[in-house]
Amino acid sequence: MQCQHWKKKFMGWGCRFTQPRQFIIDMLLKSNKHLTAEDIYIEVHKSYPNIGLTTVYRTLELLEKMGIVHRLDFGEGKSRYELSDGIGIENKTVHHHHHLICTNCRKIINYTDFSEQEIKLMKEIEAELSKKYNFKITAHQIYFYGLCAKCK
Amino acid sequence: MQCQHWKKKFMGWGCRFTQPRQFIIDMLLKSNKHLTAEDIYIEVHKSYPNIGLTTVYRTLELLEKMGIVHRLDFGEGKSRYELSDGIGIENKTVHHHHHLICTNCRKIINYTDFSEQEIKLMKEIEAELSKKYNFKITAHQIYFYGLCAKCK
DNA sequence: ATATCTGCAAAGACTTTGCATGAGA
DNA sequence: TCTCATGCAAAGTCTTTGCAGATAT
Repeated sequence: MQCQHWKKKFMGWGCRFTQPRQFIIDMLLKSNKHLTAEDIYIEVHKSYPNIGLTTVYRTLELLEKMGIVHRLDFGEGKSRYELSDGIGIENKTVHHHHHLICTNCRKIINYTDFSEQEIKLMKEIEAELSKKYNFKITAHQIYFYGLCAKCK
Repeated sequence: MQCQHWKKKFMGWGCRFTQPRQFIIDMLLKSNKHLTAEDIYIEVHKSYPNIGLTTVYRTLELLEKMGIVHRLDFGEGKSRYELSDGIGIENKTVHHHHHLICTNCRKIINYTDFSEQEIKLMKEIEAELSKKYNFKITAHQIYFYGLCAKCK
């Protein structure tokens, strides 16, 4: 991992690139799943047993402000985190996957197959919104709600 | 309000259309905002002081399963609720509004202006997903993340 | 009559805060 | 050295659960 790259990024925010932060970022890079703070805590704990859950929360908060991670919410009562679009190694950054959530049993299906048309339209919407609301859009999430096969 | 309509709906789910439930639904119909459980509790409390917060939570849970409300999550650490698409009085059902969330200051902008093209495409995607995953889609939410004018 | 619903209190789960210690520049 | 970051413990929120009493059909 290019430590220098991260170090610079953190220093640009007046922050230090410490060991706990390094381990947490490594973890996020390795896993491309939606991780909860506790998932990260448990995983990082294996190689860095001194880590505290508090640090994980504080680091994730910082990383979100820095635009490195995104917080997701599936209505489970806890947040999940993933790297932002464009962050990561090569083509391991599998993003723009969206979600089908069953409103009955809360089952979640990830959905990644976006057509060219869909991607094009989302970009158009983003451009339009950026202009209209003077907002710098860095990511988007789409949630579809309904009933899964079992619950129908 | 057409009580009979709701009564039937509840009975179809083996549930009773009780007073607390009636008040909560009334509240949701009157307000077209994203309400938290506590918002609803405080508001209903004015006309039905015996209401308990627990009942609000339980009712919202039930209404969500019945497909009457949708739970939203803006990463505030609490859920917000709104009536599902198609539920409500006349054109008061303002739905399909989506959200721009500032990842720095957490400011939320509601966004309602969907072009014909956007609506059409979302319908197409829904149809495609319904077929592919055998899912009955009843609603969708889009979240755009980025930096607001101030935080840019 | 009887199964469901309600409200209260308590418990549970996730997240944040305070503070003394420790680590990075 | 001096500021920022960490970990622990405690507190804070939101939400869920248990249970006796109340309510709807």
